[in-house]
Amino acid sequence: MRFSRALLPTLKEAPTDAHNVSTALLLRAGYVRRVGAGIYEYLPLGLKVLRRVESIVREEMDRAGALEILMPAILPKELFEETGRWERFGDTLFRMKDRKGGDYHLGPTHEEVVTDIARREIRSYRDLPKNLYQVQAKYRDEPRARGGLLRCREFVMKDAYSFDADETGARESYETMRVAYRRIFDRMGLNYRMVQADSGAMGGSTSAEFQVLADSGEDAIVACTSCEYAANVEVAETREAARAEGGSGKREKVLTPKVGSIEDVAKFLKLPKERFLKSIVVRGAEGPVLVVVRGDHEINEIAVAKLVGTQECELASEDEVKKATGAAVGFAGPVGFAGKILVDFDAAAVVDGVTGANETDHHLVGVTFGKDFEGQVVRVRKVGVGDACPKCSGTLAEYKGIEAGHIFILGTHYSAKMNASFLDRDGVQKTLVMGCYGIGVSRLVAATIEQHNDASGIVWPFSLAPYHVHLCTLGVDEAVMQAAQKLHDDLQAAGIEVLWDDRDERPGVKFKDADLVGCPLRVTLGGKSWAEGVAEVKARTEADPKKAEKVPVASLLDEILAWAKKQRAAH
RNA sequence: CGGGGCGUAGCGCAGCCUGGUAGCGCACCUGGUUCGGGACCAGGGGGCCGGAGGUUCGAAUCCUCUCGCCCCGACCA
Repeated sequence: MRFSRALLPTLKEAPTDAHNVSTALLLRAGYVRRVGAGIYEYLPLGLKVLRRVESIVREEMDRAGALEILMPAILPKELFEETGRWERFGDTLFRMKDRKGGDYHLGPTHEEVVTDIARREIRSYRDLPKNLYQVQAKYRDEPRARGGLLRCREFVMKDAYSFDADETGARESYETMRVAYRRIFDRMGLNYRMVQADSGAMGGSTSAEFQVLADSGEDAIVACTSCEYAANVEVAETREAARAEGGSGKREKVLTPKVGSIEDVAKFLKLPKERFLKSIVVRGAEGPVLVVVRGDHEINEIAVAKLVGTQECELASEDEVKKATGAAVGFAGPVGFAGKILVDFDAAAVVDGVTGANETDHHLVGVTFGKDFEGQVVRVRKVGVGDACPKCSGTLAEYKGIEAGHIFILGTHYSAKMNASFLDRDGVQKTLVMGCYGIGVSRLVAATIEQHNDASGIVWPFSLAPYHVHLCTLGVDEAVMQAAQKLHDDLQAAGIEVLWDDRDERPGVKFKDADLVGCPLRVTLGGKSWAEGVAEVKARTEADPKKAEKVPVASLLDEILAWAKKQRAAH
């Protein structure tokens, strides 16, 4: 492609509303343009990258035996009504009416639609298993679409749905997808982690997120530095601590006037925070629950919500605390607490701890689990950097991630509600067991840039680059132009895509644009080196502008082909 | 939805407080000089100042309403 004929409007300055690296670079380098909040146009280069992601995804889904279909984006409300999501999705659903007043919406995800296909078309165990997928625009009226392409109201997603005869089959389908996803993310050259995740309110049992590591990510994850273990902090585990034994000291009540917070009490009593039993009253489905963690730990709200049977973890109000403990906020403790008590493993390991006395301005010292109080010992604290890996002897580190894929087993959550069943070998009617597997295709375009960029622009991995080679000709010398044309044609014929900057621009302009656009290899033809019979070749990953390699024009084609072959092999 | 901010040329901004014929830089067009990391000179085109209503002789500027966008928070199968 000749630059002079392309639609490649690069900008020196990015629009001010681009607040993350990927959006700013996509706008500056002429890949996308914003149309509305969370709504973008893909210009030619943007579309090319999107297609690269799509085709890797398609190849691996097909390889894994999945079947591509295309479902409608406009859906009548009846399907979502069957599962209650017409209501449950609330304002996130883009709703509309047709001319007759009928209710419709744009599809935010397609479990109902695909389950509808399955219940009509799958009747026998002989039809199983099946995995159906599509690559399609999804619509969600996010309360706040932020982060440019990372979080859009219209976005491209690959969603796949597996149907199996039983749980064992579903597990196999899930495994197949796990392997396919690994291949997909590996091929895209991304630094990512497959992490254990909260399977959400939609009734999943097993699930894993594919998190692209980037400091700008919204998700916090922990990963072991020496083994494969990785988890979203929402569900992260750490090794269980040994239970406390005995406790030497006697339990004693001490006066701690007006010092409710751990920080203050620790200072007041001159004891380390690790000796404290932080006690927090939360609203449970069946009344107040006391959550006890070690003084230097934070409670994990998602874990707590699950354990106390509520949607969200809600702290008790001052009045509720008073009622439950008989003391002001800051003086709650497990000793003598009447309701349910959840004790974190590490809190249960504290010997002779300090905790609220359930009496305003008083704390208890010498408190030990088992001796002074009981409770359900579980993991209810946030796990973070430096904690012990639950799977090996290593320690955990923290990362920020961008969720780019999520796979999980759904079970019969949708199929049961929608009556999607089949006849098994014995003629017995059974409910289909489902799994679902998403990849944020358009999000991946942005996520890749979040991870692969430098001060000058985008640094595409070979497999996702819009063009493999960015050919810059300097000057308008006829011999140079002819050599460039030939190189362009030969490379294209060999399957290497070339963006040829044939504009009558100064070298600086061309180099700046080449860096911004981010193609993996830059080849410079013409100018000073032309007289020496050489071209200059520089990988985009090489930051030093002086470090271009001189290659004789005669062997240029072979050199580039060899480079491309090596790149292909790596992805 | 709560709090804050911004809408002026394709992009980045000034002008608004204190009303009086709309400006700068980049980009774009013409000509010339340049030519290895976003050149220079000269000339030029491009705006219903987000929209509606009001005040006024006169509104980008003041008032009211409205729409859009951004940030923080809530939210995110």
